[in-house]
Amino acid sequence: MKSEPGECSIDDALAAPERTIPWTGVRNYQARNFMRDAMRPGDSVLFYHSSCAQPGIAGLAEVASAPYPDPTQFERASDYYDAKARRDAPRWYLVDVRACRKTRLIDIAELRACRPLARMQILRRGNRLSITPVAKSEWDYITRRLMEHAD
DNA sequence: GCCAACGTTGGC
DNA sequence: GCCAACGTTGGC
Repeated sequence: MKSEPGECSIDDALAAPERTIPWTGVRNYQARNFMRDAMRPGDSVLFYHSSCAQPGIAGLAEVASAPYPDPTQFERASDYYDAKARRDAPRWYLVDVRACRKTRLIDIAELRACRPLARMQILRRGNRLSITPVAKSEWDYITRRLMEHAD
């Protein structure tokens, strides 16, 4: 899951109550569908810093709630307000995410240099989706790498 | 349903 | 700031 550290970094997430933050603001249907239809409490998450000086994996987290309507879609003052969303027909759903720990930063260049991650969705040319599935083999490789090259 | 125009993302 | 890539919008 991508987050702009200027908005919410892994440190911000760790400092939040219960180390948990609602993943507000997703306004892309594919990304929404992952949260609404595919993610379940307890699922593991790679916390990725994007649109910043050093993009890359910055921490580990987990899904901490079932999906529910993103409250910001109804807030007129919010950047994420959606005039077409209705209380009885929400358009946007989110999950809560609990930060587990900060890791050393595995930057995008390092990720790209890892053969076993060659097919990782986040590394695909032109990828813009803020939420993408991670294969078990990719998760295992990354967490093993974090143990072997300690932070 | 097509598709051009436009807006956004995000690495560099 | 640039620009490729992609999603969305809206006229037809």
